[in-house]
Formats: sequence, structure tokens, C-alpha cells
Amino acid sequence: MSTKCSNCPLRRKDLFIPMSQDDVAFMDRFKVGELVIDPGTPILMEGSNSPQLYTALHGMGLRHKTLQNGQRQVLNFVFPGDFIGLQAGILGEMGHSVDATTRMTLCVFDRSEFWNFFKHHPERAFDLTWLAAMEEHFLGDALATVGQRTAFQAISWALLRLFQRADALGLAQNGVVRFPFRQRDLADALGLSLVHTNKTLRQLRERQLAHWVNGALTISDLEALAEQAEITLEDPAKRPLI
Amino acid sequence: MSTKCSNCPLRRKDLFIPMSQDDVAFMDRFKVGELVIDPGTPILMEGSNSPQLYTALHGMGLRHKTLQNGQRQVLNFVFPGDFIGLQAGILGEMGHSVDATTRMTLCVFDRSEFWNFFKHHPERAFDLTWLAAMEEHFLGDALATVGQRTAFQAISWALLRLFQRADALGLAQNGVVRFPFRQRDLADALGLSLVHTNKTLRQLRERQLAHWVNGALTISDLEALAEQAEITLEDPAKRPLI
DNA sequence: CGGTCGATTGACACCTTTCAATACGGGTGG
DNA sequence: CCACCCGTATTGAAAGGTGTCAATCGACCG
Repeated sequence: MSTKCSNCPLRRKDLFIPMSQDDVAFMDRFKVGELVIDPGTPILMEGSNSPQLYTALHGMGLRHKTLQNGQRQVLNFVFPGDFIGLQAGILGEMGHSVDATTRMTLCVFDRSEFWNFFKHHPERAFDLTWLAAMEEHFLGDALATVGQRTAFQAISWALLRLFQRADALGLAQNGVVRFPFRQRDLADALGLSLVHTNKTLRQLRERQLAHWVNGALTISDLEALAEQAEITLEDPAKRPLI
Repeated sequence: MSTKCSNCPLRRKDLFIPMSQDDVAFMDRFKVGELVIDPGTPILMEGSNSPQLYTALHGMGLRHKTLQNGQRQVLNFVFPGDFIGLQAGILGEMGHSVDATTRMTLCVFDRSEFWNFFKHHPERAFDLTWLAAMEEHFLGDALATVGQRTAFQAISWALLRLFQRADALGLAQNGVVRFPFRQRDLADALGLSLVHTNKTLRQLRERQLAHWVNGALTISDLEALAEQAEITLEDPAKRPLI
């Protein structure tokens, strides 16, 4: 029993730009089903040319790529509402893998219908490009962080980012968000060793800037954290939902 | 006196996907002029919402962003044929700045015409998305390099990449390409210090893997370099020209 | 209750950064 | 024509942030 787009719980979130009736109807035709996957399961593999594209409806995951020597770079964390498979749809090949971290529910779309976005729904095609451009924008930030900031600043930046994204989805309760990843994931996202990541997290805890323990992330004073880490706070932009 | 798209010298390059007569005519209408700028001049600034978009016709530049503390992260190098301002066109704001390194000639497009791509030229809109997705793909690679590879591997990766891009444009002569950037630019692209970048370049020279002196980059054996640095060689994909 | 996984810590090694100084070529003004 | 200045490229030495190695601890599980 799959959720109709008209009843999609995500659409009601403030983070997303409202869709027209027409758009909703189109998405309903585009959607071919729903998929529930277990924690740790791969969704898309780097280099694959999947016939299916997804939108995360529930749960969290991560995008990453693996080098020859086995080292892993986490590129981004997947939140509800994220579109998965844009590179496969446009370039014909994923540049990175996507794995589920928690149990996830995905809306499944048929890639062969993809061209319809451009041919008959220019607004939706524009949204797709918007998402790609935003992802590029984010990766630029991430690159600047990994390349230029210290471990302390980098981890602050990442926690701040993640907290804000979760908060924008209404996932925060009393300044606390559930954050189901492991320290290894954060380390791999920032190009830091696991040990040093752990020690830096302790520092943030001791300085009362950010507490991340047992899958719960608490940041009581966003501005204090931003200032200590020399980061400019910015409000997350409203985004289209696909 | 501005070049007509029908006479565009770039279109003849193998790197670019051939355009239909129709597309060329459309681009000609979209193009509003040509711009020549001096070395070191900014083309677009981070945060700006330029009414003009560009395609590099001649010359090289670089995309970069600057942190609060003044440190700079170079995101990518601009080659002829690159589209400049996609983020401004789609997101309404650039996430990074673009500067000219050499003297450059740019095709100028009017951003207000941008929506026409989506409304009336779905193939061109798709190309635009393709470019955004490819940029995202590249930044993922760069992030993995900066985050996971050693200085030696990172610099090898960058030189290899740059050499291949220039070669694909037919800018290589006898295994040598002109590469007008400074060591500081490469250092800022890889999150390395200038001094260490310099010493690593010397190492590559001594090991006969890559020579970059006086603005000329020579790589006699691509595969040897790729192997030493544990990099997988891949052929540059054909790309649309806008 | 042994086994596995993630989180923690302490000690030590080392890749990079920072600091300093020299060299070299181009541009400018006397 | 030459002294002087400035940006870039080079090098050597020392300082330091991060990585690697190893061991402990708690939670969960068959």
C-alpha cells in the first residue's frame, strides 16, 4: 500500500516549496511504487546506471565513494525529501554510492519517464536542475571545509549543518535531533581519522558547544558554536520536492 | 565584432557534442555579446546575482571561494567551453567567485532569457542539468582527493586531470600543455601549503612523472603517473557546449 | 558467556605547516 | 642603464596538528 503524492507527509513541511495540483498529479503518475530497506543496505552503487530513481520519504542514509585503497569519502548525508539518483538519470552513471543508515522508505520512480520532465514539465525540470546546482553548491562548501578548516572547525561546521537540516525538517525537539550516524561516518566525511574525530567531539562537549552522544545531537547555542568555529550561519533555503 | 555561434571555433572540437542547426540558431539569439577581460580580473563574485551568464571562449580562469579568515579554496579551473554562472542562473546566487587567470574572451548571455531553455528548448535545458550534474560529479572527486589522498597523490590527481582536460581541447602539443596557473592556485585547490606543494612538485619532477615549469606542464607517461599515485585513469566525457 | 561493534584514551610517529632566507625575472623611476 | 621593488619559485629547519597503534569499556546478540 503505497502513499499517494497527494497525501505525502513531506509536502506539508515548511522546508519544501509548495507544489501545484498539477505537479502533484504528475508526480503521482511518475511514481511507480514504494520501497522499504534495512539499515546498512546499499541503494545505488557508484558506476551503476539504475533504471530506478528515488526520493527518501523516511529515514536517513549517506552518499559516499570509495578509493582504490579502500578509503571512503562520505560526500553528504541523506535526509527525508532528498532526491537520489539524479546523476544516474542525467549522466547515465552514478558518481557515488548511496547507502541506507537507518531503515528507509523510498518513493520509486521510473527513469524511462525522466525525459518527460524536460519535454512536458519545464517547471519540474527546472527544479531538477535547481537540486543539482544546490548539491554542487553544498559540495563546494564541503570542499572548502575539508581543504581549509582545522579539525575543530570542520566538525563544528558539519554538526551545525546537520543540525540545521534536521531542524528545518521539524526533526528537532527542544534543541535535540536524532542523528543515527557513527563517528566513523563523520570522520570519513571530513577526511579526519576516527580517533581525532572522537577527541575533537569530546572537546566540543567539554566546551559546551555541541553534545552528540547515543545518536542524539544537542546544540543549545547555534551562534556560539558558529562563532567559535568561525562559520557564517545561514538559513537553509526552501527547496523543491521531487 | 562578435563571433557568431555558427562560426564558433569551440564547436569543432571533438570534446563537444555536436549541435543541431536549430540549437545553433537559438544560441545565436541567446548570445548578446562578447567580453574580453584582463588577467586577474573577477568575472563573477560569490553571492552575486549577475544578470549576465558566460561561456569561456578563450583563456583560463578559476572558481574559488574565500573563508572568513581569508583562506581561499579553489574549486575548479575554468577551461574554454566552460559555462560560467549556472548557479546564479538557477539558484539566483553564486556559491563561489570566478576570476580570469589569463586574458579571457567570454560569450555573454542574458539571464532573463534563461527560462526559455526550459520552456522552449528541453534539449538545451537537459544539457544545462547535465553540466550541473557533471560539476557535482567532479566536486565529489575533488572532495575525495582532498579528504583521503596524500599530498603526492592529490597533486598527481590534479595534474592528471588538468592535463587530460587540456588535451581533450586539443591544447596539448607533444605531451606538453600550457598551464598558466601559479603554485599557490594548485595549493589552494588541494588544501595544501604552498611550500609543501612546491616540494611535492619537485618530487614529481625528480621521479620523471610530471614536469611543470614556466607555465608548461609535461606528462610523458600518463599511466605511470596514474599508477604511482593510485589513480584510475578515465577518458573525459563528451560534453554539451552552451 | 564468548564475540562483535562502536566509543574512548594514551603514547608516539610523521606528514604538513610555518618560519625564514635566497634566488630570479619583470616593471618602474631616476 | 642601473638600482629598487614585488611577486613567484625554492629550500632548509623546526614546530605542530593529525594519524596510527593498542588497549579498555560498555552494549548488544546468538
